[in-house]
Amino acid sequence: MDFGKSIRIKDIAKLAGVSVGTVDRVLHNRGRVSDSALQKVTAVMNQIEYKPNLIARTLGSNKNYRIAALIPDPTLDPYWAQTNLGIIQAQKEWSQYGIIVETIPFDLYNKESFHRIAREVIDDGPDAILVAPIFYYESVSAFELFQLREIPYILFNTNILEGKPLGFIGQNLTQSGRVGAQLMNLGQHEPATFAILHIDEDVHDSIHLLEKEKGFREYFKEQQKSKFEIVDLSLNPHQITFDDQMRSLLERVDLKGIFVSTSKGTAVAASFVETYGKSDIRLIGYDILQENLKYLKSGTIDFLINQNPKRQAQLGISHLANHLMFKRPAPQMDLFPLEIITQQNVDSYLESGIH
Amino acid sequence: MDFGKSIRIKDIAKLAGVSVGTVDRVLHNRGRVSDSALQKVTAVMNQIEYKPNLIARTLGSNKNYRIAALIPDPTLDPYWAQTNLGIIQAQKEWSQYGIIVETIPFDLYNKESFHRIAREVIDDGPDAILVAPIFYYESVSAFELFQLREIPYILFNTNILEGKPLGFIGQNLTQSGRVGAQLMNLGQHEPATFAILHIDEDVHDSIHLLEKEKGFREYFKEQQKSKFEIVDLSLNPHQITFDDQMRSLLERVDLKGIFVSTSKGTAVAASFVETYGKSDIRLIGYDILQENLKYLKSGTIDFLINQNPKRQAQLGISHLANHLMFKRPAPQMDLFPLEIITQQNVDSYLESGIH
DNA sequence: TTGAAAGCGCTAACAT
DNA sequence: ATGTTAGCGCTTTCAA
Repeated sequence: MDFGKSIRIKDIAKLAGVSVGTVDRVLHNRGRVSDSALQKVTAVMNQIEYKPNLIARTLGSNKNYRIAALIPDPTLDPYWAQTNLGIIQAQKEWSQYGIIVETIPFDLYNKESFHRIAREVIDDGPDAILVAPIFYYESVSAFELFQLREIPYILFNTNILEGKPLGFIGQNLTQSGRVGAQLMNLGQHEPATFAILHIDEDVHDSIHLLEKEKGFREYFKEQQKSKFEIVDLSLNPHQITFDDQMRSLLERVDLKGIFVSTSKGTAVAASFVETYGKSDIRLIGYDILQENLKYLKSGTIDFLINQNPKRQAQLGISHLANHLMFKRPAPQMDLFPLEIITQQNVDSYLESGIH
Repeated sequence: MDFGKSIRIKDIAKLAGVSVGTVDRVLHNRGRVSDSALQKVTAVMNQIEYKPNLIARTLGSNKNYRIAALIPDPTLDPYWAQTNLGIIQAQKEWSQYGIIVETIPFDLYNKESFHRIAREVIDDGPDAILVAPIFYYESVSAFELFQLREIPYILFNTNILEGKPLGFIGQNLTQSGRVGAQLMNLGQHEPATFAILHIDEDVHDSIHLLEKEKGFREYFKEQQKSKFEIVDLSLNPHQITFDDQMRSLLERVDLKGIFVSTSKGTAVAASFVETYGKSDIRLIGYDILQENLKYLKSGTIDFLINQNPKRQAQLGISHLANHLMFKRPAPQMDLFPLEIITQQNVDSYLESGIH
C-alpha cells in the first residue's frame, strides 16, 4: 500500500496555500471561509486522500459526551438484563474516550412510565439517545421531542418507521420466523402438526410476534406439504385456562413441534413439555436466557434463535459514540445474524466473549 | 461513577513534588530515578488510582508498528482468501493509527515454502506476527526464532501448544464435530448410516479433521443408538477411484447423512449428491464459501458450520495492534462460536457486516 | 538523576 | 474571512 507518512492538516494547508485554521473550517464546514479559499482546499482534498488522525482529534477536542440508554428496567426482566450488560460493557469501552453512558430504565408494563421517563431524559439533555421503543405511540411522540432538541438517537430491538433516527439495530423478524420453520421442518417426514405459541406476557411485543409468525407460516406454505398443519395458540399465562390449553395441546398425538415466539415464553413452554413427558416434541424458541439454558441442556429445547440483546445494545452505544466523536455515520439498518443455538454449540457462544 | 476530571501525570508530579519526566520514568521504570523520588511517586500512586490516557499516549509516542501476517496464499484457496479479506479489513482499520499490516503468503502445499518465508519475515523484523501454523514442525522451529528475536506472535486457525504465543484464535474442533453430529441426528428415527468424509485436498489439515471426527463419533456414542452406523471414508479427490467410491457410497439405501470435515470438500460432496439425485441425504459441512453457498441455497447442503476465517484474521491483527499500541493483553484463547448456517439464515450472516 | 520543553495532529479560541 | 497559537495528556530529547 501507501507507505510514507500519512497526510496531515498541516500538509493540506501548505498545498492549498492557506492556514490550518482554514482547512479545519472547511473540513468541518464551520463557515467563515471565502469561496476562493474553499476552492483551493477542496481542490487539494480531491487530489489526495486525507484520513484524519482520530486519536489526535479526540485528544484535541477534549470533549465529554453523555449518552442516555432508554430501556425497560433490567432488574425486572432477564432479556433486558442482558441488554443492560451490553450497555455496561459499552460504558467501560468508551469511558476512556470521555463518553459517559447512563441507563435510564422505564417500566416494561407501563406506557405512562415510558412517557414520563422519556421527558426526563430530554430535560437532562444528553448528547445522544439509544432507545428501545417498546410502546408505539409513546415512542413516536418521544421521537418528535428528540428531533426538536436535535438530539440524535438510535432505535434498537423494535423498529418504528416514524421519526428520523440515525439508524436501527435489530433483526429481520420475518426471516427469523422462517429460520424457526426450517429447523422445525427438518427431518419431519410424517404428517404432523406444529403449534405456534405466543406466550406474550410482554404485551407490547405483539408486532414482533406477528412478524415471526408470518415468516413461519410463509415457509411452510412454500414447502407445499399439505400434510402439515399449524396450530396457532395465543396464550396468556395469567389466564386460568392456560394449563388446560397446554395440556390439550400436548395430548395431541400428531403434535410434532412447538415454535414459541418470545424468550420468556420458551421456558414456560419447555416446563410444560417436560411435565407432560413429551420430550420427543421439537421445541424451538428464543434467546440464551438462564431459564432456557437449563432446558436446552436437558434436551427439551432443541433450538434457540438468538436475538443477541447484549450486543444489540453494545453496538447501539458504539454507533452513537462514533457519531459523536468521529462524525462517523451510523448504519441506517444494522440487522443481526439469526444465530442458531443448540445444546452442542451454546457453550461456544457463552464462552466466546461476544456475549 | 467517578465524575470529576481524571488524574493526569502532571497531577501526580505535583502531588509527589517531582517533574512529569520523573513520574513518566517510574511509570515505565526506565531507570535513572533516585530512591527518594521513586518513594515519593509510588507513595502517591498508592493513594490514587491513575489510569493513563491511552489516546494521549498513542499520540505522544508517535510510533509506527508493522505487523506481518503469515498465511497460505489467498489467491490459491477460497478459505484463505476469506482470511485475507479479514487482514485487509484490519489493515484499513488500523492504518490511521500508524499500524502497517502486511500479508506474507506461503504455499499451502509446501512445507519448505513455509520454512523459507518464515525466515524472511523474521529478517524483515516486524513488530508482531500473526501466523496460521499449518505445518507442525516447521511452525515450532519458527516459533523459536520469533522468541529469540522477541517478536510477539499470535496463532490462529490451528493451535500448537509448543512455544509461547500471546494467544490463540480459533474454534473448539471436537465440539465442532459434536455440533455436526447433533444436527445430523436431529429427527433421524429410523436405522441409518452416516458417512464422515475427509476430502482432504488440504493434507496439512489432518489434525483438524481428526478432531472434528472425534467429536462427531463421541456424540453418537453418547446417544447409544445402536441402530446407527458411521461410515468413515477418507477420500482424496485426485485418486482415480474417487468417483467410484462416492458412487457406491451414495448408492447405499441406508445412507441418511454425510458430514464433511473440510470447507472445500463440502462443495465436492454436494456436487456428487446432486449428480446422483440423492437430495434427501442430509449434508453437513463447513464455511460460507461461494461454492457452498450455491448448494446451501438449492437445499443440497443442509447445514454449514462457520469457522469465520475472516473474523479470525481480523481479530488476530486487532489483538496484536492492541498489544503494541496500548499494551493491552491479548486473550490467551479466543474460541469463536460454532455458528450454524442454513438456507434461511445465511443471508442474515452475509448482510450483517460481521462478515 | 532530574526538569524543562518540544513535539504528536487536531481543535478552538483569539487576534487580526 | 483568515492566520496564529495555546492547549489536549503523554513521550522523549536535551541540558543541566
